[in-house]
Amino acid sequence: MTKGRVTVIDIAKAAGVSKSTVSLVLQGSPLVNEGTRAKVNAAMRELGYVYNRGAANLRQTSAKSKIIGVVVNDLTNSFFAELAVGVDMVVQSAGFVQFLSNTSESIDRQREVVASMREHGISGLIVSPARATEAADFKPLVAAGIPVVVVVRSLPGAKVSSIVSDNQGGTSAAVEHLASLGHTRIAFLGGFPDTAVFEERLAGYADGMNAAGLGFHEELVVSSAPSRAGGVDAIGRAIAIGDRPTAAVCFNDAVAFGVCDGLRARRLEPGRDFAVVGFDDVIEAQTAVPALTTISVDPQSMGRRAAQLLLKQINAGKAEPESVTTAVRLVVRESCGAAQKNAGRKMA
Amino acid sequence: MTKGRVTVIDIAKAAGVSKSTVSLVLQGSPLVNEGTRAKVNAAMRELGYVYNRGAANLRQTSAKSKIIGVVVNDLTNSFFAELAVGVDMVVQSAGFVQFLSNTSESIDRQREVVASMREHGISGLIVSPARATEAADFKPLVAAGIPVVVVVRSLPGAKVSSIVSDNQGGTSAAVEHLASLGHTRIAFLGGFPDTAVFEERLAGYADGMNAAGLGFHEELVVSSAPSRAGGVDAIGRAIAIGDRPTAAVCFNDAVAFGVCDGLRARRLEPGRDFAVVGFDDVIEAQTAVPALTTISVDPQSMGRRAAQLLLKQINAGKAEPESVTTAVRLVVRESCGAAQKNAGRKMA
DNA sequence: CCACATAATTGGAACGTTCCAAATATGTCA
DNA sequence: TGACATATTTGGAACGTTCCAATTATGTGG
Repeated sequence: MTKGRVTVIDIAKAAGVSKSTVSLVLQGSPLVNEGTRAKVNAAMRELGYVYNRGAANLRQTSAKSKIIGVVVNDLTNSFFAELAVGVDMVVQSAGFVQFLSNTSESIDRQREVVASMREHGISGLIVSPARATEAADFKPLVAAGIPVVVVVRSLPGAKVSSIVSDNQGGTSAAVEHLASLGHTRIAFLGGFPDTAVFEERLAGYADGMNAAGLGFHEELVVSSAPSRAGGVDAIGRAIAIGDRPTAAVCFNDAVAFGVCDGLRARRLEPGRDFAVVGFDDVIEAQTAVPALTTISVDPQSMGRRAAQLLLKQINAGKAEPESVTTAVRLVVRESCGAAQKNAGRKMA
Repeated sequence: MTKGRVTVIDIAKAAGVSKSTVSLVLQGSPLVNEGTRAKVNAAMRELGYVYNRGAANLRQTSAKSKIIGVVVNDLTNSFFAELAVGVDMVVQSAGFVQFLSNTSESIDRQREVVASMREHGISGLIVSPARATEAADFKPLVAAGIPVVVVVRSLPGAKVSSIVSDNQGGTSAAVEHLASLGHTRIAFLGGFPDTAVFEERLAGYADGMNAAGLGFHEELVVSSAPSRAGGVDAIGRAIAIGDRPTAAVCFNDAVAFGVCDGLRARRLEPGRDFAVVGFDDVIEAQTAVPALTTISVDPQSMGRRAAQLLLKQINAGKAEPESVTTAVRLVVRESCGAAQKNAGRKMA
């Protein structure tokens, strides 16, 4: 019975037509008679036919596989899960399917999954590069005519499209907000210093401090892992310094949550005794207690934009690398203290 | 320059050997002379060769693509992201790569992505089925000899392997714990009643209530969406009933967090004024305030086990469907009130 | 130097699909 | 009816790989 798989030829035989006709049906060609089409479709259902995309791609040089690859560096961070969901939304309505892979920040793993995706003939790639990724790493892909869109982390020097959020503008706005609430000792907490994102956010922080006339003070920036645990660590070190800060803008929301944990462990209530601002606006930010004031980047819409850009390039056949930075906005909630009954007064 | 892609034949020409020899090199055959192998490899690097897996799979009927598919129903839930990470760990060390897709609980989307994965010749599938999935839905897969492992949600009647956590035992233990703290009015909050998981967890709750001599009371179970918002909703309705409950076991951690939010909105402190127990032990459970007492299922290790089972079946060629339920354990933290200085006394 | 084993290489013939040019059926008009 | 347009169908010939059987090079013992 089930000897070998069922091919177009089997279908053709069963439906009493030629394999060419079956192929036409497969592609939904208008050339084929309705009656014939029905017969063929019936035969396919009957025999349990499965399309062999490999064989098809083999023939048509322009290997359009209708799959787009997404590679992220940390799937446990819900920011990236959200991003993938955003990508999926637009990719799906364009009739593509998304294959997602995780690199866990390993450059070797990244090479493996990208190679594997390429072997399977993806028609485009959206990637949030692992830490040590080099600009030349995606060269072969684009040389082969496969559009690549880099998200979240920029890859200076690479000739690929990229979508990053306005990191500098974001932290700058956060500082401005805290300064307007009367804070003068504002720290920058968390993040690994060797990343482009860190540099940008720190630069925005410095801009904001200077613009507010507070100046940039080295001792107020405390780096750490960009995680909740890292945040606990960072606030611990920040609070130990002589002229203790009264507010902090954090590298991201995960760090901000850690900072809140660390504050409470020291009997300080975030939002009342110490102002904290995050970055990303992850989904938990609005329901946390206190609700987190943060820079909203909306990973879903970022994913959508990335997907749109990628699809545009896929359809255009060959597209210029283009580089967009998505706007961010400050979402004021409770953790900065501004939402207190009597807003605007100085805290701590 | 880049006219068409570079094939084994191009490599053969460049290295001065036949395509057959190149093929042997590709497969790491011991038959080929070391010098020749080196020449061929050099030519491949030189010309930027990419292996065409499609063509290869076409020839070898036993389409072993070295990719395994993972399909989840809600990527925004970090439980599933963690699960995928667990799968990736073992899959990776076995030399496979994982392609992950999200269905967002849509049965149609699930059909699409599974079909697409099948067309690309995955060698195995791990799936957390969307809500309306029927037992027969994966029949064709297994008929084609592709191992399938169902996780999280069981699919009664399907002839596939499955790994689910001991839902019934979990909620039963939770109730027992709450009863031992002196609670008598214990509610069951959240979850959609039309799922197998809900039934199992509710059954465990009922078991626990009966075992504690408290009996099962219809009005104490309040269903809702299995999300944070659903939890807020559920606690609102639970607290409105006449003989108000003093504790609750929740459908999952997301619901439990929502319940905490809802309690606080009513000036009740979770862990002090009301005991709450979650289910899943998501990563945020231990760092939340108060830390969540919950049933730990450890999605990562569940993912690892699923992957191990799948790999076993792939290697065995054909394996019997096997059904394992993973043990769960109660993790006592703060939200149940037991961690108070004077533990064991009755609350509220 | 022959017979023979062993090592290394090689030319087709598949695999399941799509494309092309060509063939056949069907309809229309004078 | 013949000539022609239009609708539908159809055999090959690719695509890039692997496998098989067969070939050639290399070594060994007598």
